Amino acid sequence: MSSSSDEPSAKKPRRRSRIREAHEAKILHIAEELFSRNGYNGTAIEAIAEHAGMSKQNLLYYFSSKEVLYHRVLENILDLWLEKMALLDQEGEEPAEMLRNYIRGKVELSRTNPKASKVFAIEIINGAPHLKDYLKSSLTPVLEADVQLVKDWIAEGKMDPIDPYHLFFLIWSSTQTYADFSSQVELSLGKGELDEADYQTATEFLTHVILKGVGLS
Amino acid sequence: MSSSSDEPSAKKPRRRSRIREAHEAKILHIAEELFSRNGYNGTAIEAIAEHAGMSKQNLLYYFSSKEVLYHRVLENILDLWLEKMALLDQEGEEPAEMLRNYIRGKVELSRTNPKASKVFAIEIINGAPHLKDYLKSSLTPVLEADVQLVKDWIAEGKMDPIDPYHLFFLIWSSTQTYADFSSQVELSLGKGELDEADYQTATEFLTHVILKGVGLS
DNA sequence: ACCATATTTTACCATATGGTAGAAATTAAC
DNA sequence: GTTAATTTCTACCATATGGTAAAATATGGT
Repeated sequence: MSSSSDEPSAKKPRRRSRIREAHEAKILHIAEELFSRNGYNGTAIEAIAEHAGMSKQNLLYYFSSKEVLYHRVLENILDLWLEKMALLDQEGEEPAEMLRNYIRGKVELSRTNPKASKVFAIEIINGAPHLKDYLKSSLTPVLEADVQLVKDWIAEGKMDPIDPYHLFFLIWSSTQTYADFSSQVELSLGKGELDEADYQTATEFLTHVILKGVGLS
Repeated sequence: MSSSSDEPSAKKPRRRSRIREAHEAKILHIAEELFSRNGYNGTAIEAIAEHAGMSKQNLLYYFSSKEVLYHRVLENILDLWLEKMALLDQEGEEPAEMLRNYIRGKVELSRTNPKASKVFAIEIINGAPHLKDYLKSSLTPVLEADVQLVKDWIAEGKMDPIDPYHLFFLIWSSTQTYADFSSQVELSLGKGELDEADYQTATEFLTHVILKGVGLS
């Protein structure tokens, strides 16, 4: 509609800088990796900076403190998480199909973002000290909507009268275990690393057991 | 039968000391608590010592290093874990009943030892750097026996032909979530802390869904 | 080329922390 | 009570780490 300039009043400080964008992205990526391996306290910002190819002081130029950086990492993760969470919102299909997609999405998330999942998990285990407020305000409404949907299904006699909350706890934990506890899973299976077939097997197993378990198959 | 002395050949260095026993126990207990809240790197041995009512140097007299102390905490936890693991060994009852007891035992463990479970979880998430060898040698054989038992049940047509390994991953993750991710569960349920009724509900829910899901009910 | 701004480097600092050495004090067997 | 061992305390230390201050350098628009 208007001209290509979005800020007509900008006179001088109108720089966003590709270099900043790139560096911040790189730092966030490395930070996710290191935080997932060593936790918050076990990760030195100097180590993050080194892996990102810059000095610690330079990193601190982009993220004013370790806390701020960690926060950003957590927020990115939670947003990813909440995206998949909204799957139940899209009504229209059959309950079985929706739950199947939900489970598939969660396993997929574990496969594609294992590091993020681990950072998130450690944060939750430690009582979510940095995340509690954000979690409460963002998770709760989505969960409540999902729970209500399941309750409706139950009321309509479409599935067994199970506790919806615990159903979600079950799905979350069983799907995330392939990211968070991958070392234990790998050790149990006698594998070095899980491959696509393993995730496929996991998805099929979980959908079979959970859907049948709640009377949806 | 014999005299009250168990070591007739002991001449001088025959002290075990109740005080050492008591102090070590106290230290281990506090350490479990703090490690579960702040992780390995986030926990200062000085903090552990303070909570145990002694100086850091005194703690170091009982445990020669932080690593050693952490190791001991982990071993205690893993032993607890493996105990409940052997439930499947006691054959004789019906498959359904055995699995039911197994699940009940795991939930019970989450309820009675949430801190231990958390320390264990963080260690696993971080790739089990301190525990891998011990885990491999102690978990694997028990798990293999359990897996074989399930395979037998499947071969006998007693249950659905599911993947036994993933069944155990499912049970481990879904039961431990009530310890490890308790803060998330509490937040989701809108509760300050889980009570007995919650664990009861969880147990009933999990046994219902999992047993039915694998064709055992 | 010039200049304002963005980026990077150099130089420090205060604090926390795991660990060591050895003296002092306590304990318990004899 | 003496004695040998156990337990605790005093004094340190080396290192790691998050963070600050400010100078130096690069960048991009005009």
